[in-house]
Amino acid sequence: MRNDQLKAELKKRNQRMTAQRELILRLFLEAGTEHLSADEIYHKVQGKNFRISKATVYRTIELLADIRLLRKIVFEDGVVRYELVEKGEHHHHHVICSNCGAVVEFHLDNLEELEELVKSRTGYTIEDHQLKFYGLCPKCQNAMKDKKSTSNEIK
Amino acid sequence: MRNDQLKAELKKRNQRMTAQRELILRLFLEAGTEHLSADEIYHKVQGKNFRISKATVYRTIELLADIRLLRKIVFEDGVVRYELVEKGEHHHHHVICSNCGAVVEFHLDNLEELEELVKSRTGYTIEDHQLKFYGLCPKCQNAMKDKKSTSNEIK
DNA sequence: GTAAGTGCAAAGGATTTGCGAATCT
DNA sequence: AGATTCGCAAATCCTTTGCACTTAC
Repeated sequence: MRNDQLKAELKKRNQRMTAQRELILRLFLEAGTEHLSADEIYHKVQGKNFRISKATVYRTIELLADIRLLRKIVFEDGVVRYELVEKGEHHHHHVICSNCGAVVEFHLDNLEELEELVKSRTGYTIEDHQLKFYGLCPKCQNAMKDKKSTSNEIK
Repeated sequence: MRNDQLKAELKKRNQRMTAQRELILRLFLEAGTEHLSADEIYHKVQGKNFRISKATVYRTIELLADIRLLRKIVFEDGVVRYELVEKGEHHHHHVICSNCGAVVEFHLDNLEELEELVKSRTGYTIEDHQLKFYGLCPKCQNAMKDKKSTSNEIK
């Protein structure tokens, strides 16, 4: 299905379906909810006894993002990542641990109405929004607690 | 005031107040609502007949962010920027033009209650959140319209 | 057959790091 | 004086680009 969408869009642009493009799209489909960086894709490919150059990885994810099969996401750690765009799905947002970077998703619908408000207040046409929460995941909360009780070290 | 906060925190850490640190903090105070990258800070300094190396700019903004005088912000263009943290101020969010990158701020308070919800659903302790809207600014909307009416070119 | 896509290696750009010189206390 | 900070240049890391070779259509 996603594959057909890709093929159709490529045809429209006079571009070609290649094994590399198919594989990278598949990796995102398999990754499900994961957010992958170019480097992670590159390494996942190595495991599939198939070689794709880094340049192609970069070119391909850019293509997939252009077609809107992928969405670019940058957390405050500055690493560029991509995730599958779930068509017609409820918007999901990210909860990120500021200590270890663990990411959890959070579903929330009623932000769409906010887009209207933003539109009327700013004059921008709003196409998308991203909401991110930063804090400590349960694991890191415990780790901090332990540290505090066993020593007086700061930092 | 912000200056004193910086001095106090530095003392606590056995670190020193220097002209470089003072100037960079001042630039952020003067910039007001602007979001500045390391490079922008670096160039602003040149205009002040004072020389600060890029390394120091990077080290200083990291320090200021550590102390929580600055907040790191990364828009989807991947450029790392920083903004002043306004203590106790209403949360503001960003509306970003996906064509030209123009950023407008948008004030909104009632998202704090959401943090509670996230906390109970995920187990994370939430310290901060960031909401970003992506769309076309009025200028780019017009530019697109003009383009369409004068030619049939796509893209 | 021919335009589009790929791999490779080089180029770019942003950020970090090592180190001797300068500066604050 | 002694520790911290700075500037500089080199090193890293991530991403993009030029070009000859390969492949999809």
